[in-house]
Amino acid sequence: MNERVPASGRIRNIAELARLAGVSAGTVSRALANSSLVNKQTREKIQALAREHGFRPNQMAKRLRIQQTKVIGIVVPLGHERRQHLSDPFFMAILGHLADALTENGYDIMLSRVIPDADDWLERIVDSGMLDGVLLIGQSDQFEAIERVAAWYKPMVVWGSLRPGQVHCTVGVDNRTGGRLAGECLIQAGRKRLAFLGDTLAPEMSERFLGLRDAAAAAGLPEPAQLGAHLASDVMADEIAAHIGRMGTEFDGIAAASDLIAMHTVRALADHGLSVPNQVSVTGFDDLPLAEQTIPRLTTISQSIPAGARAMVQALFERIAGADTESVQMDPLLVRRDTA
Amino acid sequence: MNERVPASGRIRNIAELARLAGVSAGTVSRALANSSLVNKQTREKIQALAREHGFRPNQMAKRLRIQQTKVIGIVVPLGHERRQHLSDPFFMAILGHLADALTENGYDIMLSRVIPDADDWLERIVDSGMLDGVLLIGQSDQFEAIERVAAWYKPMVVWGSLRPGQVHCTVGVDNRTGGRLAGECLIQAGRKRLAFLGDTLAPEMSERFLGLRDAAAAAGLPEPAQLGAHLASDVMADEIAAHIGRMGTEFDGIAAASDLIAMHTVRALADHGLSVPNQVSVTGFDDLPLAEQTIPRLTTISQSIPAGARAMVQALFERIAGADTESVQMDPLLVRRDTA
DNA sequence: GGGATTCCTGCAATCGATTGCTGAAAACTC
DNA sequence: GAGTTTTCAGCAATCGATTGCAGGAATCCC
Repeated sequence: MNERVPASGRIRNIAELARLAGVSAGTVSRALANSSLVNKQTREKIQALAREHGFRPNQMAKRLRIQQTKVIGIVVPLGHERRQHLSDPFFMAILGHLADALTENGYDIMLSRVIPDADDWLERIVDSGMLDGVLLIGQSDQFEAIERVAAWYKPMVVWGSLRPGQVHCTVGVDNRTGGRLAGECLIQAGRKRLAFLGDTLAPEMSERFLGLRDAAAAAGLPEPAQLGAHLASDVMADEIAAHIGRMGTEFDGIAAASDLIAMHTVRALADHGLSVPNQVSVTGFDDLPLAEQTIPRLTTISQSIPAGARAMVQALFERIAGADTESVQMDPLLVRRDTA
Repeated sequence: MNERVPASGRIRNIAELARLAGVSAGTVSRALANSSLVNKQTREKIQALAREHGFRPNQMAKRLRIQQTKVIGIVVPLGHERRQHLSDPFFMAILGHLADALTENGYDIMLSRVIPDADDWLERIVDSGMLDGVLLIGQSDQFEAIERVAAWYKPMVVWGSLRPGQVHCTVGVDNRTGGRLAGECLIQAGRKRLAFLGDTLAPEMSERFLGLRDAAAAAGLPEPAQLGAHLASDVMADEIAAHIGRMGTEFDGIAAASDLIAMHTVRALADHGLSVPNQVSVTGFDDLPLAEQTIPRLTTISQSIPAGARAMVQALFERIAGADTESVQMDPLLVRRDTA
């Protein structure tokens, strides 16, 4: 716009820009915030100068002063599952929706994958002063730690199961009902020898198993077996293959703890010459996008991940604003496809 | 430990703890950093006091002072693909490995999903003062913007294609060779009417198509068709189904731009009564974990995501330390499974 | 023209830590 | 016991912004 080049290097802070503009730092700060407290002409001059030099105020300093970070932490506790990592498809699916909702509201996202070795892992995150709020994906086996922190730290919402009397705010599906739906579906398909495939250390998972047991009991069937399978995908495939190899045709109805486990199960069964759903029925849990894309397509319990993510973010915002929110328990839905 | 309860509420900062301990703020800071500059007894007393009150120093203030954030930004530019979101499985797969490598080195991760509406989107991220470095996943159609920033901002590494003479440091696979491998595989399977399925706006993708063309030309086949398909999973399925419906048996060899597209393609073909690989051969690209779990399992081009993630993180650390790093181009590998 | 408003701008405190410098007290040397 | 060295705590500056308050200049009103 004008030809005198100030020749200086990059502008590092508001004070340098102020010197260049011949005003005080305070005025620059206000000008960049487009405050009507500063004269329109000076304001525009300063803004132009900032643009010209590619200057942007330091967010760290701003946030320290403002006492608001506009950052939400998304945390996956991996207490019972040290080898799982962020590539878990359920986590990824919900993360996508959370990210959409948060970025639309001007928040940034800080990601932590935590292996709770120290017992104050959650305190450490929450107390770091870097976060306006925390979203926890899954309770893992850290129920106590979560309760402890929730007692004094409000802006936190957890994806997981609702237990009577708990302090922390959860959003999730009624896992027990979900497990029951899966069981009923298997039973309707004429299956009588049921098994649950997946670890039950996390409350969500154990409730799914309980639901399956409810269904079996209601139908007068023997108690379903519970077969452990880690969620870490690198060992999971082998574990499942081993289970299937060992059990042969001992079970004819398998309720998997997740879609991923179900996918591996179907594949392992196929490798053993067992056809799904002709000889064995399988149900998943989650209804991930990929459940519809496998061949055969998975029959599964839908968690409505987009709705869940929206509910989490909304509850979190209300809590940041100081409100107290109730937990949300959504209804699971049986999606009948090809595997049961 | 002792029964006099100081009764005060939460300790908010180092100064309050200092008053409580009867020392100065500087001493507290040093004590909590376990500096040998403070007497062992005072040090331990202060640490005990901090533990007792659950005090943890504010990271924002620390980072402002230290001028180091220990935060790496992971950014997905979605220039050509407004509806894609973070749940893209390739992104998720690499994110998992990046997160592992970064957290092991004491870095936190800030996630941004950016739709480049303003043309200074990358400047804004890089200049925010919140990040020690940036990892970009995919070049999208933002090659120019990336080059512009790379000219002055060193600590940035990009997943994508290497173009001759480019400034920014990329890590990626040789996409053209990858495309050629896919083509050769289809041709070896006796396919003669080839098509590429996927958008070619991003350089990675267009090079894959060029590789396929190379293979066709070398075999004396006509130029393969290029069929657009968005990467956003919600519209992708429909688009692919429409393509398959329209083209019928016009093509017998399909090189998909990604595993996800390949999965949808196989399913759409099955819906139209076309058997893979008997009537049509299909190849994927990426070799995601799920490529091995589908039925039939995907024949695909492996990108070695874990190795790629490690290379990105290593290059980034070197750049943060001030070194200049070369781009890394890994060799793609054909993984023959069941679809071609 | 005098008094009351309005409009801007600058000063300086503040957010919460870290760290170089200074110097008092303790420990050591001879 | 005087002089030297070591140990350790405090002071105050600093990182880079934001913002309440004060007050000078300009405008308005009668």
